[in-house]
Amino acid sequence: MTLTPPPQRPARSAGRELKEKGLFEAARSVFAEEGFKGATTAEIARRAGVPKANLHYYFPTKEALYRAVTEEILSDWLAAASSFDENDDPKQAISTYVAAKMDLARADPLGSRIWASEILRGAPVIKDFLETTLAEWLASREAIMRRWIAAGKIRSLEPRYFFYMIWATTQHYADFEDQIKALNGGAPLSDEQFQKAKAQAIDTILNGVMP
Amino acid sequence: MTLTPPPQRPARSAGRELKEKGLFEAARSVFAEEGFKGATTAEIARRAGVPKANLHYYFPTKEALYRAVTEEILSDWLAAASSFDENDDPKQAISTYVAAKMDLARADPLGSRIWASEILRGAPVIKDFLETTLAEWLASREAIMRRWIAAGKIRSLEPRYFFYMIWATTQHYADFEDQIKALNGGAPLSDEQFQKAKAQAIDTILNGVMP
DNA sequence: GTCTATAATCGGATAGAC
DNA sequence: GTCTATCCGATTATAGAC
Repeated sequence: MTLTPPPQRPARSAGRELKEKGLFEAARSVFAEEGFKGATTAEIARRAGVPKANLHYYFPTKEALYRAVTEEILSDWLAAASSFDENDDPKQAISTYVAAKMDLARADPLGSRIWASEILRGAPVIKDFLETTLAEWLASREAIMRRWIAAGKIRSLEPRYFFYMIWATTQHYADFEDQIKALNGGAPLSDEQFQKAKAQAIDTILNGVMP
Repeated sequence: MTLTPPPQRPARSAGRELKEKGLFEAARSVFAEEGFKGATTAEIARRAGVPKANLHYYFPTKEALYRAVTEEILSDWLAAASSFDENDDPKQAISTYVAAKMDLARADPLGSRIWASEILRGAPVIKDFLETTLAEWLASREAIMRRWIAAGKIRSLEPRYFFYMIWATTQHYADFEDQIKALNGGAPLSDEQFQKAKAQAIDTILNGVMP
């Protein structure tokens, strides 16, 4: 009598993983474009190439699917946020963090857009995260920045508005990608253009706060 | 035989103006929260305090109402954009423009959110504006900034990424207002807090680009 | 596990009485 | 001009055959 399931028949088959992943990715793209309310399960199923009823087998409701998508986004955000920790030199810490946020916007624009759309509708699903985890993250980083200000390492400023500028600037490249595209002759930023934008974001922000 | 309608019976009565305005404002709030597709005419009519069918009397379709809302937003954007014209001193021009954009975000957060939501869904309605009017505005301001760079008045940079930073930072205070609220103990920024944020945005951006 | 068929509800728009 | 009643397509979710 063993508590572990027989290995020849895993609880979650490879096929199930695959279908879930397909629905998950399709859901990300539809939620990013249309928001939670505007997204339809029919469109998600269509993009995933499965019948509509199949979706409800893997995810009981549209909201359950949305919550699954959301949780991954918050997790990715925290991973990028941790880059503000690794050292105590402001120039290094800020450069690394802005770079990480730019890279995340480039690597996962859909995640950034779903976040934006969730905030626009009043953040019903992630409000708790904002008020607890994010607020704590911000408070601790504000403390670090206040020490830098006291030590004369950076200009005197209100740390939270500084972080808002970083979030806004970096996420803009994901959230407003279609606008940027329209202003770039219809083409998305090339890798070269993006690297230039990233370097300039780091430079301008650093120059903005270094004494 | 006159071509002008009799003045005692204006083509658009005061009552009509009033109802249209109510529906228009209600539509702004619903479109800002839910996006075009997520918004429902029933909810718009409910907030305006009129029966649903009444909405269709004043605006033939949901899309017509959305387009009316959108046009006003583009017009307001252009008004704020004109503040980059009034002089040739970079410090003054940039300060004035950032201040104007911050004030617009504070005065009309719904407009900013509707714009953001429109971009998120691929900008079907304002794409033409982005590719023509906005692209021309950007090109002409890039030319001004390149002259400043050549004259050594500001640091060397790619002007368009600089404007993206300004747009992102200022619009963030409207588009992410609910996130900012969650990080501010649940309360929106007070006027004092907002003035501080505005001053800091101007300072950091100026320091970021002045040589 | 999968899919067709369908229930139940919602949403945009209209008809037509007032 | 205004509003009740309603049409009809779309949408979420489920039932039940396979």
